[in-house]
Amino acid sequence: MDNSSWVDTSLDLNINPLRVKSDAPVDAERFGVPRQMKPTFMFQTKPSAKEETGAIEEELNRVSEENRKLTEMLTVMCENYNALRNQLMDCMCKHGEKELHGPSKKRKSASSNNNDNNIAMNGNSESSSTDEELSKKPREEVIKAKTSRAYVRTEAGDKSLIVKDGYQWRKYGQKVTRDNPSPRAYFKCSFAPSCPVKKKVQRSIDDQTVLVATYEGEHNHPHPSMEATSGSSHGLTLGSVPCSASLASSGKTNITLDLTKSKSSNDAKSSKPKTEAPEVRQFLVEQMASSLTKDPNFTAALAAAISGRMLQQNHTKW
DNA sequence: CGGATTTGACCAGCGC
DNA sequence: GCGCTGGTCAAATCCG
Repeated sequence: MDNSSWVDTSLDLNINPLRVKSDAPVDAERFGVPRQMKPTFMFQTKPSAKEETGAIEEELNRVSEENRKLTEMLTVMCENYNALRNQLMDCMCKHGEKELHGPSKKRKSASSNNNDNNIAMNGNSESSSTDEELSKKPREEVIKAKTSRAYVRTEAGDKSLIVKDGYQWRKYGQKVTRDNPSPRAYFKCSFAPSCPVKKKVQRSIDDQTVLVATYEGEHNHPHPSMEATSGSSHGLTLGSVPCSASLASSGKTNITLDLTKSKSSNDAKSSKPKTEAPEVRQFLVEQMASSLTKDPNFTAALAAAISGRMLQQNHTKW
């Protein structure tokens, strides 16, 4: 991930794009519009300097307040996400240990139990592994090797079947399956020789930009980057809270959220768990970004912000 | 040169 | 029993 492409998450959502007139002077500089452009607009209507200053201050306060609220909302969202994730991990730990052992005889178990420990990070109902699989298989076969599934959105042009989750994988096979024209790649965890975890990665049949990664088994070693980075402060420390979210939407525009710039006085910050591997963070961040894009409220707010911004910029040119 | 990836061959489960 | 299919193996190839 390229830090240089990150933007302030305080999106400056201008929910009311019609207010461009008064917003423009305030936001122009913040959005990188050269200073010298401002006077041509600012003094167009020739209001008194006092009035104008007051209006600007008022507007600034309003925008700041909006930013603050949005930041709080995001924080709450992240906390909720964390809580759910921790619960999921607990459940997986409790149930997984018993189920893992014993050689998983292929085909009897693999496809039937994808659902029980599903990690559907997209927040979307696409988490359901194909329903026909479930209906075919008897219920008693559901419990076998621990499996989970993750969905990762990639750029449209990206044809690789690489899901970065922080672990080290060795590809040992690739196959084109019947129900999906895109090939399925098979990976084994290569970080520890004895690690039994396998991973299958295949593009979603519905959305070719989405990679479906199916994990089987449990790692019998600590997270590689967890070891490497434990106690260190390199990179971003956001724990499992995504302080930055990178979203490659439709392969063209990168919409990036950077929560690291949220208010330092934020109480939630101190309670956040620390130090998770950057790769894992990125993985989680991608999941969150994916979720956000599917949230109509978020997209509506984003659209409003963008249109507001465009109107502002148009206005500054006049 | 060693490790990772590719890819065709092979194996085993399942349905008919 | 046979064919189809998913999963794995291993030789060949690639790459740093």
